[in-house]
Amino acid sequence: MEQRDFPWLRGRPVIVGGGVVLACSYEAKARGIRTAMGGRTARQLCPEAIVVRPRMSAYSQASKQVFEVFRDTTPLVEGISIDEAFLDVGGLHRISGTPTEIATRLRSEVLRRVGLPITVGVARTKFLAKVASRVAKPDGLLVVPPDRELAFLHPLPVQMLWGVGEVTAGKLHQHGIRKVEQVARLGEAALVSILGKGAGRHLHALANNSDPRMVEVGKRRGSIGSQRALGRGPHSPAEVSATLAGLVDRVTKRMRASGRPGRTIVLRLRFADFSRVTRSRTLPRATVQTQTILEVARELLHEAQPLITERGLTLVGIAVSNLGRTDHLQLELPFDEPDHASLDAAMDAVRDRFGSASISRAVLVGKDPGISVPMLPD
DNA sequence: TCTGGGGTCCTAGGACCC
DNA sequence: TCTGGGGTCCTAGGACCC
Repeated sequence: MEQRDFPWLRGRPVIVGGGVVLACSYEAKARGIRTAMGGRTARQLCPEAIVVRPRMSAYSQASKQVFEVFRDTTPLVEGISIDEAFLDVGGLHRISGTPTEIATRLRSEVLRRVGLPITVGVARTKFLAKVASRVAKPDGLLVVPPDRELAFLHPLPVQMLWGVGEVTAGKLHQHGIRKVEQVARLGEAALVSILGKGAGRHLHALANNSDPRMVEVGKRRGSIGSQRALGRGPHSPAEVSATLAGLVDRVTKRMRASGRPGRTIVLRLRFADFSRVTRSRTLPRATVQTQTILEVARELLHEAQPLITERGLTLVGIAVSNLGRTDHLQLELPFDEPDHASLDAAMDAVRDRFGSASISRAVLVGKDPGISVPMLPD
């Protein structure tokens, strides 16, 4: 993005972010600079790197444009981050050509319409496509044909697997496992004993090229949060309190803008020794109200006060999860075991009250005696 | 100037329910 | 001897991702 908008940055090592590297150009990567690296280390590695401030709104604007190109290609788009998505093009053969042709067109369209180079991995499963795109970076296209899947996967180092980070890679290395092929040969039980049940089974399946996950359309985010690093202290209670109020304000604004009230408030703290804790509270009802959420946040902060005094606060964050939606009305029903007849009766009661067009459809809410009613904009 | 800001998913224990 | 079997929700922590 920075090199797109500021031509003099092209071909040069560019770092986005100050204290920490949020992102960097491939010229900077070639010098050993990595995302999440401390700013000082990065400058030592490459003193001539150009450091720029992040422009978050420009990035999300570009993200929207790129996703438009994706959705013009197929409606089956699953976004996984600001700059990545899965596209299911399995049914498009007759209309749009082979996956390779579609991928080639996708790259040229994004470049033409948004001005950004993208990398595409093409494969039969989400996992392989993701790994392929990682291998093909930057500005590349890699197709893994169905009969070449294991040949592609097995020689890769374990760190290339989506879901294997520093800790997991370290554990595997301790057992002399460096290649995916070794993981595949290991057997599920052995892998579970090294990594635990969930991670072990998952990785065993992936290493053996088993990934039945579908492309899921219309996923909604599960939490909305905001955090702020404070730098080494000391920080007065008034300063911390003001920061917290600012964070809650930002989060609740976003909640209202997206129509997502939340029930669980999570306070996130980090200390001078870099240890972290969370404190959370779940409310009986979802809310978007700044005041309500701020009060809970202050209570949680108060509960963590001994830790703050002891370790010194360096980061405070707030997140709200258990999100519902404000464009739905949740109604409690006056009976314990809702059936279709009582649901119909409840919907009729709502129509009587709010007009016959007020409900097109209602669904039972979990096992609770309640219904969730989609509301019209007005 | 050592360590940002936004997320997801999983695990595990405890309370509670039938 | 006096302890089944199935489940949900909440809290806290941890690994991982971009």
